[in-house]
Amino acid sequence: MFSRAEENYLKAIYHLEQQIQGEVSTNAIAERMDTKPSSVTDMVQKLAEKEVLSYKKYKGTLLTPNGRKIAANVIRKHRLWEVFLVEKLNFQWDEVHEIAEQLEHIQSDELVSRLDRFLGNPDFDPHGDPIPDKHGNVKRTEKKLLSECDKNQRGVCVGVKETSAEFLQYLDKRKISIGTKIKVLGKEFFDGSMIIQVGGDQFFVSQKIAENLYVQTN
Amino acid sequence: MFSRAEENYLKAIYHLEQQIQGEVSTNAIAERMDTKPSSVTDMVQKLAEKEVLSYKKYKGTLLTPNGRKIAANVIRKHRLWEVFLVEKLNFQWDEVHEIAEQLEHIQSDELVSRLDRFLGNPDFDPHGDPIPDKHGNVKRTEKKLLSECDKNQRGVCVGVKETSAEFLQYLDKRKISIGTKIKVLGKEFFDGSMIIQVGGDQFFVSQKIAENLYVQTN
DNA sequence: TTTTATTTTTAGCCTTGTCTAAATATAAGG
DNA sequence: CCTTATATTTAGACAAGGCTAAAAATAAAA
Repeated sequence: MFSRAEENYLKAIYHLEQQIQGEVSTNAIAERMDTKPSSVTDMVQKLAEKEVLSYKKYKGTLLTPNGRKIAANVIRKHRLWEVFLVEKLNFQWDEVHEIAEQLEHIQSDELVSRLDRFLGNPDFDPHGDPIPDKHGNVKRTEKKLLSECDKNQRGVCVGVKETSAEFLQYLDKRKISIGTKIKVLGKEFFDGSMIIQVGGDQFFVSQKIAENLYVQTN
Repeated sequence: MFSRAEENYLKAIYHLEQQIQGEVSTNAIAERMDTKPSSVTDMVQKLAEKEVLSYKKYKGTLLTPNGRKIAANVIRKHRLWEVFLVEKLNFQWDEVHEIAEQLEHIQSDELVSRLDRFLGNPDFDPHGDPIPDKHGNVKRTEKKLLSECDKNQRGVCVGVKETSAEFLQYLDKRKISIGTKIKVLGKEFFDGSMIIQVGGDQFFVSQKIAENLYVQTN
């Protein structure tokens, strides 16, 4: 069993590994966890003992397959709870992180599996991030900003970057939400604006909008 | 803010106060929490400092109104989550305690209030225990066993004592669940069996059944 | 290649919540 | 009322996780 603190370290290292693509430094972990490097050293040594990560003094750490699986499971729970909070309790997308941060540590495989079913086995959380499956595998389909899409490209809305009430309301009005299919009909290089198709409608979006909407292309 | 451990002590003392009806002894707390009396002394002194309970050496403790409110709030969360687990995730009545024991410590008033609404503002948990309101007030309507009811008395099913699958299935078959209204039509003193009315049906229940079903009378 | 700057680790201390063993109150029995 | 039994508290220790300050490695610059 892993303590709350240990789970949080594993999760942080998991995320940093993906960002940095390689060994994760002590300082990087300390910064992300908002603790001191000395505390990180201690914990990382303990986790190396438990064989969930490999650690060489002064060289950084990498999760072992087992450590990666544990981290992915915490993230799975975090994202499933986020879906619950938004879909069932009608929280806004940007209000759920802190609460999910607590809920992700509840220990019960049965609970997770039932929650997953209750939510309809979602693939993405309300921010558009993929939910790892029970084995820790993630559908790794790069999400990108709508503004990075080319003309005629199709994608599925999987999340937002900015989460202001105004922006969410704008999306509501345009009937854009998680899972909405979007096709880029045209792109104006001068101001970065686009014409997109959503369902039967097609309309204009400014660069500001396009830069804050994540889509998953295939 | 109160730590998980502190919340658990407050909850335990709250329950003991109700059972014992008076000052709660150090040993009683230790037994209920499965810790040593010396640990209890330490914690109780700390909680007295925080003015959530009053404590006189060698004399036992009593919650202050503030302490009682905090305890009731933890219990409120526990019972709301139990309702969620049973009603929404289809857990059995007897499978939910451990998980609720974890969920009760999640900190977010907004979450609790939304959960409450999502569940339809329930008054009782799946075991028939009353759910305190947000101010810590409990509808104190003594629940009693069906077997303790007199002839012609009416009551509402609020829970069970035994939670075996067989018993729950029996209740299912007889369409008895939380909220079901029951009227005692007759009582046989020789073997403790009863004839009761449930909805349109009336049928016979053995003493064993009547001794494991809680009803709330008014 | 030295010297300086940065990163990382070590050493020692703190808090929380627990424990054991010993000391002290209170309660019970003769 | 005195003695034994039980309940409770104190004292000292420990593990988890964190911090500070100082030491040691590594990296960067001269």
